[in-house]
Amino acid sequence: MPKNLEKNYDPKSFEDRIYGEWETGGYFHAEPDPAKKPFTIVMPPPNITGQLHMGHALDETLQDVLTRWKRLQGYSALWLPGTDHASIATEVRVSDEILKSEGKTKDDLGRDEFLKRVWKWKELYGDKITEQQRRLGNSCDWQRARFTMDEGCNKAVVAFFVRLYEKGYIYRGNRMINWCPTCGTSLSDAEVEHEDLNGKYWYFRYPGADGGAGIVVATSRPETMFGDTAIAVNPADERYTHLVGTKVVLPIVGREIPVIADPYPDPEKGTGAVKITPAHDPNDFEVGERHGLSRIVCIGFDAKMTVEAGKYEGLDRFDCRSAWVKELDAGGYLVKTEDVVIPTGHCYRCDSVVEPMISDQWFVAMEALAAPAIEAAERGELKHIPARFEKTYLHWLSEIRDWCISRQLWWGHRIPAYYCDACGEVIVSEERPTVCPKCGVGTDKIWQDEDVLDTWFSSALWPFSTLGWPEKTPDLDYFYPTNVLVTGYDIIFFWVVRMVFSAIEMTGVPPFEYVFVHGLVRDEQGRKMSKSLNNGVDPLEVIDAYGADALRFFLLNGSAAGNDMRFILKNVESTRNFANKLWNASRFVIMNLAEEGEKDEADQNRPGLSLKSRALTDEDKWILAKTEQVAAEVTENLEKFELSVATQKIYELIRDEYCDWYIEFVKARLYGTDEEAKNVCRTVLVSVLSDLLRLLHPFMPFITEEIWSYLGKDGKLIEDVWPQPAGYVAEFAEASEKIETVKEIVRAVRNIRAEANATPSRRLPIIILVDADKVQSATLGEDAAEHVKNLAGVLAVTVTADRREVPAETVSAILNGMIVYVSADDLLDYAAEKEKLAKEKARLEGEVNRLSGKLENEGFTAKAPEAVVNAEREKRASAEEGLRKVIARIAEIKDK
RNA sequence: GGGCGUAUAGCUCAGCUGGGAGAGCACAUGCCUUACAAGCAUGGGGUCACAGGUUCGAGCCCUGUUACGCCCACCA
Repeated sequence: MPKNLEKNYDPKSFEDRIYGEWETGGYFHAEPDPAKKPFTIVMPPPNITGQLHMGHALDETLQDVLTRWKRLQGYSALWLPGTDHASIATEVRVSDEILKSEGKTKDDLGRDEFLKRVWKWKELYGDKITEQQRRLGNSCDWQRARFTMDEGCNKAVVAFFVRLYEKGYIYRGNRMINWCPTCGTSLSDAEVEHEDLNGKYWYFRYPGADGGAGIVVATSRPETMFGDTAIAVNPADERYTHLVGTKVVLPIVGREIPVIADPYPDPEKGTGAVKITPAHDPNDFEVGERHGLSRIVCIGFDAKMTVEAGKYEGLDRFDCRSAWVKELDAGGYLVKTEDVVIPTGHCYRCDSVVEPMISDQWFVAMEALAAPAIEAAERGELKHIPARFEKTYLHWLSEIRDWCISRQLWWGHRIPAYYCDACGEVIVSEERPTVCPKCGVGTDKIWQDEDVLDTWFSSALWPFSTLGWPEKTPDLDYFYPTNVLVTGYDIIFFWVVRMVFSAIEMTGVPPFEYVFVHGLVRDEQGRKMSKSLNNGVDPLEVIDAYGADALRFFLLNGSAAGNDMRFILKNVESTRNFANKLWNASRFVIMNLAEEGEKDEADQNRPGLSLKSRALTDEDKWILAKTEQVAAEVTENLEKFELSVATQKIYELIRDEYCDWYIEFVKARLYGTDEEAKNVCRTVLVSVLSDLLRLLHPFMPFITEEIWSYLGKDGKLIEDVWPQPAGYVAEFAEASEKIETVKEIVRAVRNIRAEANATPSRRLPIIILVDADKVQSATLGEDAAEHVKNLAGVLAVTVTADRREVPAETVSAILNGMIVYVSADDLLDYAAEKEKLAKEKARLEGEVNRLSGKLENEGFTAKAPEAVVNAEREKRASAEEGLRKVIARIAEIKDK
């Protein structure tokens, strides 16, 4: 007897061990191989500050499925992992820790020392998440793991920056940007989250400088009044025509500001007059530009009021707001207030209210870069799965504004721009200049820009910087462009869009062909998992409890592509139970293998080998055909990214067909004495199991590999082959038909037993009558009946061939073309049967009527495809036949 | 102000190019049947949100409505 699996499925006992074998065996490593086709996925790099959460688990499971599947199909499959330096998040995190442990701020430490600390922190904790990823079973190529701030990525970032600068796509400007006062840096538009907050409009009167009534304006941010430099009205707004060109007085402050005419104010909104604060509002900024207004900064970068706010200097912006409103009200300037919902920008990292500010920043001009990224999607070179996300992508690109890429932080790629103190020249170059190209002074007068780049500026290069760009490496040549990018819909803007235009600009092609988008994993109530709600579920705890395979299978099975899903622990338990089922079925198979040596012979399903020459029974043929059929469907589903459909089909094949039917069918033969029959049986059992493991492996890699190791195979499953068709479906069609019929009869018999409350020990005599005209062929029906006879032991029935042998037979099931009689008069509940028959009669009558109506409808018979019409005819015929038998049976038991 | 998603069994969700709806869990009944009680068998349970339309035929396509949710957006 060969060594068998442990009695209990215990994923903990082998998952880590198997992962170690894969990793040390180099199975995840991919190299350019001219004999193979490449398949490449780059992993969205998790932040070094991050912990593995359910979102990663879903995202990475999807990638692992695709990678493992393609690897089995014989591709040189590369899944390239890495981590992201996460500029803001990491800087904040490390600053906090230093402050807590040493009481020092990063300014206390200075730039160089602070960066040293961050690198140290990164070495200590930055790889924690990659350890967690291993628990999931990720088959990514760790040897190629990259970091968005490693030397290669830095080279790519600098090269990218310089090239864009040289083409005029990167510029430095003094413009309105989003400022996070807490993080102390500018943000891009994408990094600002809008949230509707309850706020107010305050209506204030700005009296005329000439003593007139002046103008009433509404504002939701009264603290910006200190920066007002004009009141704007629409030139077409007749209410204010007479005031244009006059001056009004800024209440209390006393500064006189002009009333100007500008198309910006909408006469329908507010009072139609708008206070203009060029330094603190993007629209006002533009109005200010048009009219040459000065920019008075009244809120500082620390969110405190400046000297311009007079006595409020140094006060927080919101504290100032309430005090200032009070003062204005007391002065009689407040006309009215109105409750209103104000969409307010928040920092995506710290949730502070973002302040629009003018400052010197670096920008990427987006218009020219966006156009080819739009075209790539429109031409179908870049495909979104599901397709609806293309709309999101296109919409965002078509409305895109210039990208602010400089950050007032230290942790990140420092901007490769240098300034000459002597002449003011700005030098952008890959290398630090030793002399100023303009005035020739030396390095001591040349200094590098203090700012770093947006994290997403380096992420944007990920698909090619990780493969060696800007060098022309063999890796880049072979693995690029990549095939699929898997990500959540929440980072399409941050990342996907930027990768696409960056790649097209630098490499001439989109970085991937498919964007496979998934949704969020929510909690059981459908809420977003979040730290503040503390409702996050730790994937590692789930893996500890149920195994990585169960978690993966749950995540895959959970929902359709692109939709959010809920994490339901009970359902993970179900998928664990499925794994347990497979485990035990495999244990059964191994247990029945005669000798160690037999196993190799049983591995028959390599391409080019076939079991057709063996003495296969109908059920053997049936399961072989079934497996081949499902394998073909699953392959198709995977090609269309229908992972949850594929998962479902494999589940049903293993659980329903293989375990519930095939193994049961086979027991009689296995426990019999015909050695040759047993051998065939074992061969098929192992052969089909092998294919099931191959099919399931991408989804449940650990358990399949573990079972595989007991089947005496050469090599590991991870590098085996994907099932190939052997022609069973076509050749074994009739056998398959027979077995499906047998299944129906068996179900009918079980039904009878259950309904009759027959105890297991009670053997029921049954007869199966085959109506040769009604089944596809008489042999089919008779063979099926014969099969049932073979199963008599299992079913606890005695099948008799001739109805005369059964004394008081009672009909119990009517199948298509077949009728099953059971003789167990004493057990049958005639009242229940009558009720059931009445129901059945009504159902069949309805069925016949419906189908007749349909078939008498000339529209249907003329327009519907012939196959459909014929199928409906057959259905009606069998319904009529069934109805006849039901009626006969009702008559038979009328008096009982 | 734009755009999108979802509504199917008590619950969580599948349902591919239109041909009378499925799974898991839950529920009911009976079973420790030598792979599995993390199991087996059987069963009950759905006006596919609503109203129209297209079609021989609609859960699926079109129009509208309702409810919930999401994304984008520089309305004083």
